[in-house]
Amino acid sequence: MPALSVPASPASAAEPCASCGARSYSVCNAIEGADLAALAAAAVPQAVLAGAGFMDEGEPATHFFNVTGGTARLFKLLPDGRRQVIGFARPGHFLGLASADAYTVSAEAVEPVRLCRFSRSRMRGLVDSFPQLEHRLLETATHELATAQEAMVLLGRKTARERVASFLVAWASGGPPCLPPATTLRLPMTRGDIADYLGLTIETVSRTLTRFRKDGLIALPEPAEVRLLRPAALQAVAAGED
Amino acid sequence: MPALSVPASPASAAEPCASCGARSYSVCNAIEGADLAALAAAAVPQAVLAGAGFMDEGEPATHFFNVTGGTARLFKLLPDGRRQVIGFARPGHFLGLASADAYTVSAEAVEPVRLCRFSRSRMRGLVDSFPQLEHRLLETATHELATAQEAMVLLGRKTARERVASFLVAWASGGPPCLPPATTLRLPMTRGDIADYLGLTIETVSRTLTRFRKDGLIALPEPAEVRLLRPAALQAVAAGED
DNA sequence: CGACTGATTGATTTCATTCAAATATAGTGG
DNA sequence: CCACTATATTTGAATGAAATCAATCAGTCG
Repeated sequence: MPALSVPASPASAAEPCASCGARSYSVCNAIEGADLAALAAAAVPQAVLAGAGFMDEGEPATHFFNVTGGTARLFKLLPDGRRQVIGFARPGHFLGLASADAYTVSAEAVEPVRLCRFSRSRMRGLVDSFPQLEHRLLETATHELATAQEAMVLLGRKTARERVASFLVAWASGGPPCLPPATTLRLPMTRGDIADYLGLTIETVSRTLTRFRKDGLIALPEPAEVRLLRPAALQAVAAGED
Repeated sequence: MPALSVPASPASAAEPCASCGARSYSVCNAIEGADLAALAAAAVPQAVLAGAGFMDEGEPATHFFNVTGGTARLFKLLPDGRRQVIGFARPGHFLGLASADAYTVSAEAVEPVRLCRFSRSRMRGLVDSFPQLEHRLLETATHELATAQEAMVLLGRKTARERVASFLVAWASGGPPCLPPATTLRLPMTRGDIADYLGLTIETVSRTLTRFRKDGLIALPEPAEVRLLRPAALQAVAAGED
């Protein structure tokens, strides 16, 4: 039995997954009860240091990942170094769905990240044993697709103001699902990450946040903390109304 | 038996699908041989006039569609009418994967379109009977996701020149798969459609094409026809090199 | 043949970028 | 604890790439 880097529990083999806080809103919720042991047997817990990468665009897609703690950035690079951040992955986010056999995006930890790693072959075994898992994967891919299409609207047609507002609103609602949007947000990523996500520059992101603060839409007690003072107004800006 | 709007053939019930030119590179290729009859029974052929819409963002997702002829544009609108074209669907393209129960994009025929329509319930039946179909759907969704992520790089980080070059190169390679990219392209969509796909204006698209023509990269015998004179150079511009 | 639509070309403007500098904020070792 | 360094953020001024405004040209269709 391989030594895992998580504290071994005296309970059953299903324990790591059964007690996983991220499971309820991840693809792992396709598997329940006694079958959790099979899931736990395939999952390899892994810690990623802040700033470290764990998935490389273009490399053979050997593993799937499920984020269980922290925040990661997904991104693609152009040959000259220009970067587009595709999204931010928080607990519950499933990574590694790949078109061909190579990853289509890279991933790095924005802050210390905990994740569960599944080898492709192990995953194939799980999918064979639990067909509902493939259904969940399809749901996940479809949801990601809808998110990417929304991002296309943002990048192609929204103003800087609308983009930053959209980001704040989405980040507020993007925590554990089916919960009311938060009004106090922690932004673990840098202004540069946000800029590369919104197709803007660091300076424009900073200026736009300052403007929102002066307009009374948000408070910025510190750079990494945002309080939404008028969420509805921000939502309206995000949607491109008025 | 319902009267179909396609000429009835004296052959088997599988005939409509068996002889479908788009099947080999669509999700329908998950079903073969004798089982094609089941596929054909679920597929309702439909003709869409140029300019007509057949899928509405936000409306209940009652059907899936498979394009068998012509070209459609997929798009999303902002409240004030700004439009982002998400992509163009050609024969073989599968449409209607929806996150919740509502379509996430709208679709209109750019030129007369032929498609096969599947009700959600019929599709569910097919997926139950042919599990490999769900696998194909996952492949399709994953491929679409990779395409959308590539589009995010284009919209967020590429210059107008790089965007137009990317579009031409992608359109050239985007026909039937596993075929060499075409060098003579027909562009059935308007400059406005291209602009809304690339996050630019009509004028910028037009100017950029003119510039490519003057630089000897393309020929434009007529507005809707492009000949790629130096595909490799165009590819380099698209990738953002030099 | 006008009227309409789509595409191209030109002149001007603008929003976001780039260039530049100041101001936090955190970390490190003396 | 306090310099000292390194990094992130904010703010300001100047520039520029694409948008907007405007006009012309080309093809289509009652």
